Amino acid sequence: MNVDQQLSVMERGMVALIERSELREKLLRGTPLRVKLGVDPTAADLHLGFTVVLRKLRQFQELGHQAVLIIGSYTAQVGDPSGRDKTRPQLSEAQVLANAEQYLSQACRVLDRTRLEVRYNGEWFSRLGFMDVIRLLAKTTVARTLEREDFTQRMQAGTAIHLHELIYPLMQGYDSVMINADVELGGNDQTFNLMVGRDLQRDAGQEPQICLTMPLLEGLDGVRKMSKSYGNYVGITDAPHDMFGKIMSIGDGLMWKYFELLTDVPLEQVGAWQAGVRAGSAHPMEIKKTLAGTIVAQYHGGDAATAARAEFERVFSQHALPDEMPDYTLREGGAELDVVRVLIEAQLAPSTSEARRLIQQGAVSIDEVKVSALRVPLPAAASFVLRAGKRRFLRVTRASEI
RNA sequence: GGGGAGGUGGCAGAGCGGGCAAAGGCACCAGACUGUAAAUCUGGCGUCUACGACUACGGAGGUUCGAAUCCUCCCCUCCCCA
Repeated sequence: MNVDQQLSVMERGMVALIERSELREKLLRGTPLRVKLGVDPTAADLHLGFTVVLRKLRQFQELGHQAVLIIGSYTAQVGDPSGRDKTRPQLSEAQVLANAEQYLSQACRVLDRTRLEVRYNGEWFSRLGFMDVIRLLAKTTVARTLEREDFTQRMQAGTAIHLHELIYPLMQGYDSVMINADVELGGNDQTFNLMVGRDLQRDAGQEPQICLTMPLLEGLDGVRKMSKSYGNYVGITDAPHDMFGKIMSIGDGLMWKYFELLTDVPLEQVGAWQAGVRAGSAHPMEIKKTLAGTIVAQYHGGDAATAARAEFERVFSQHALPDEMPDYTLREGGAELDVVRVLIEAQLAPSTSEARRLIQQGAVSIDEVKVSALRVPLPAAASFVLRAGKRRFLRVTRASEI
């Protein structure tokens, strides 16, 4: 691919590229670029929001560049303040290392592991002495550190900002120096941190890195960014039908962005669909199914995607039962079925109170017949389907019948 | 170091001696409606061996028949001054 074609791949979905002209120059040299992405393994499970930037890194790999994934074994213990309205909890090194392993294996569902350089930043941070840290701190000023929006907001809101949070950007920038990055990728909220890398590299006599930022993906609620703590995420290890269903639950307006950031569907095609929906000639739900199917196929393969789609149509469009559901074996017999107990043991309800509520609200049914009491006569069938709400199903079998 | 204001349910935030498992809101769950969703309406929303009991309003003590509410100490946060 020539330089302009490469640039157009790189620019898909991005928010900002600093500086485009510098990137062009680097590309013209023809040598592979060192493209850095830093991640803090604060949690072990990845979600689609994070794949936005991972996918971008993958694109660089496919263009022949060297991807460098920095595992923030030290920075995770500090906690990135970017976009936060309060201090992050500090993780222990053991937690971080445990998370890192799982994180890496999940990230490699997107990245090409064989062409990936993985570095833990403890490699260099563990060797710094206190004086080295002081020298690093001397490279910036209080005013510059505090000018960021997230800190400003916290100052105004009167929430605490701890000193260690202030040095986070310097640490991230230092990573760039250590690996001699040509390009660093990050979420839009990372802009400040990425820019610090440029300064530190310049100071160290290196060519400043190019900063390429990607949008933060809105979660299923369509409002807040996708995040585990908001519960509006799609995990990349989610089961195919879950993944499909979750994606189907996003608002129609959001799906275009999902197409752009989470799939390789050509933007011309996406634009055509969008126009079709606006004109009334295309059905938004059909297109959303395509989106969901495409994403599921990336993580689980085409067959699983087809099955997930069929399942979705069965359960939601035709209100039928799903193909597969968890099994539960009824231990004791007797004339009555303790519905509450079963709901809890099968984790269809988190507490006795919740189970009772579900029953009282008419959300629970046995073989599609509403359950109206906490205990009901045991169905005659050897196996029956217990349902709680729209999407929680359970196949109950009697132990004696097995 | 001095002075002031605070810490309440997932979040934001009322309450300031009994009627408080704690208003109203957001989020969430369920039902209705629908193309999934959204929107809207209705109900729910600590736990349990369930018309009663237990746990809970930063932590530990105390006053009181009774404390989220009063007192003491401790921890934490914010603001002003130095």
